[in-house]
Amino acid sequence: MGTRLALRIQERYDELTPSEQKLAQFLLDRPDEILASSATELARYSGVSKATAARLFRNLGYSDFNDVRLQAREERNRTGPVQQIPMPQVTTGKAMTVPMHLQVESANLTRTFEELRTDVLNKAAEQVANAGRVWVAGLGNENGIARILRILLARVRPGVHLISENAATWPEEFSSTGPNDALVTIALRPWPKQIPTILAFAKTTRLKSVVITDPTSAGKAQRQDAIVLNCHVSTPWNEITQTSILSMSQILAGAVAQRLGTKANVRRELIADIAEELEDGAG
Amino acid sequence: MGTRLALRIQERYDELTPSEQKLAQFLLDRPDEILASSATELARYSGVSKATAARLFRNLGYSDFNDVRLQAREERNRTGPVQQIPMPQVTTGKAMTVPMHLQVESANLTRTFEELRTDVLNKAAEQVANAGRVWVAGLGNENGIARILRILLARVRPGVHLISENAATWPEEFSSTGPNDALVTIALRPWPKQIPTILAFAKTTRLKSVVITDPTSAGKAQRQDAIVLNCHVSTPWNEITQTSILSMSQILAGAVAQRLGTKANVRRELIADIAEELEDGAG
DNA sequence: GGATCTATGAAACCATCGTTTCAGAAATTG
DNA sequence: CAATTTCTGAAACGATGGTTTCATAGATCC
Repeated sequence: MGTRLALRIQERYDELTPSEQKLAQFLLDRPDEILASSATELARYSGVSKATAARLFRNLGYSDFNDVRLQAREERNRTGPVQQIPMPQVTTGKAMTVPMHLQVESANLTRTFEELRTDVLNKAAEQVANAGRVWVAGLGNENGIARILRILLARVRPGVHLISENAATWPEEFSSTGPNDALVTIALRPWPKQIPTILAFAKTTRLKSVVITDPTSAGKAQRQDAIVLNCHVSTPWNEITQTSILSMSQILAGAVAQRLGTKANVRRELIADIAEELEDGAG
Repeated sequence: MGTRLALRIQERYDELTPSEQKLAQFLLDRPDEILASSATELARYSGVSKATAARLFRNLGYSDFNDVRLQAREERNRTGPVQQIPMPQVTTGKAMTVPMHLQVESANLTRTFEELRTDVLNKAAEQVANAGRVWVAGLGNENGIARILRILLARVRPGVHLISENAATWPEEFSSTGPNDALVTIALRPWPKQIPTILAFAKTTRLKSVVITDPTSAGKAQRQDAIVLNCHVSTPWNEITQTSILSMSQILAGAVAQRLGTKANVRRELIADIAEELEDGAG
């Protein structure tokens, strides 16, 4: 797909004067040169005068050269039609390379966020933002991410707690929850057996429930009346990647912050100050 | 691999004044912007004056801004037009959208792994694989990721320990380390004050040191004889993203596993079995 | 072949960019 | 708290870039 400048040139190419065509030709050949070079240089490269360059851009309908450059820059920044990144083949025993890793991660991120609906994210953010307290659950391998999510959320609102890994203490922890609270659960395949217990509890006590999970478990979560944030996590070697999970955690925290507006910012600055003090004290 | 400008910035980053760092930061985040924008614009984008911009380039050893731009252009021509995913503009007050989040994450991942050299990764993996014991350090906000990294590494080899956040207990912890051990540190900006202490210790006791960090701190780590795994972490709102850090942790763990070959696989299965048993017991 | 029209670059002109200077702000030191 | 140093942006200034004007060369039309 060509740039808008290229299209305009092609439309009007025969109406242009010979010198203008020389310059136009050059621009078609090296479209990226517009971003990097001045009009004077473009003119020199194609062997015409600065005046001709100025006239060309005007003739193509731009007000001036700056106009051209701005449009080119804008077009570069536009993401364009998102290119679907294919997940690499499952070639067993094949060594993992850096480019392959990148491709896998990109593919998972792209799939995850291209299918994430804004309204679902907002719904989840709203429940976390408005809850009295927020409980974060993540067992086993997901415990690390759960801790990070707790920190991310605690940065933008108070009252965020981690549910311990030890099932024995749950009754105690749950006893202080109420229907005004929210529960955010991170659970990937293989879906730990304790998760349904937690979700069932949340359902009966009318806790608002948000589950960050992978496609193979999304259905189970949905059935527990949870808001599901679905993350693609697969890799060609049979591990799973937590990258998209973390990224989802971050966008969730961001959405909560956005929803809380000033309050979140105040809290963030407060925490930054405290962190600074701790730094100074320890250093 | 980074541009020459980026390298110069990393070398001298801590010598720069705060405003200069702001601009330098911006240039590291959006290296291609140098080609497309004027120095005035670069200054405006990063919220400093034109004067500061002029000073920065001089301090970095260039004769003037034109010098910078010429070098950047030359480098672009040498490496060819890299398919760079552009980092979205800093539009203050603009709401964060899902596509934007995706773009930011993709841009960071792409930059991170396109400039990650296989030999550097392998060198790091080798040290972690061959070490007697492995110590993982991550303070403050990075503590969460450090825990995850510990788990990832512990899955493929024994003897992986987390260094506690409490500086008071370090002497005790360090006392059991030896020159055959490896230290993996995760530290992002703002570079916590305790990190240099840890790295200096590692250097004197001949610990093999691997540091996962961001471009603004890479220079500091390098100076401590550490192997540096550089991660791009910036976002248009002024937070940082940990996604690329996690992804780097995963590829490192993967590389270690690859290097250990069968041993790692055996251990992984062993752990999977144990996990299953725990599941059953608890469920 | 003269009159008219078009195309073109040189040069004048204006706008913007980049550097330097300078005075005040901020941090550091004694 | 004063002295000093460092940092910083506003403004002055010179350089470069971009546009417009204009004289001239070539093409076209009677």
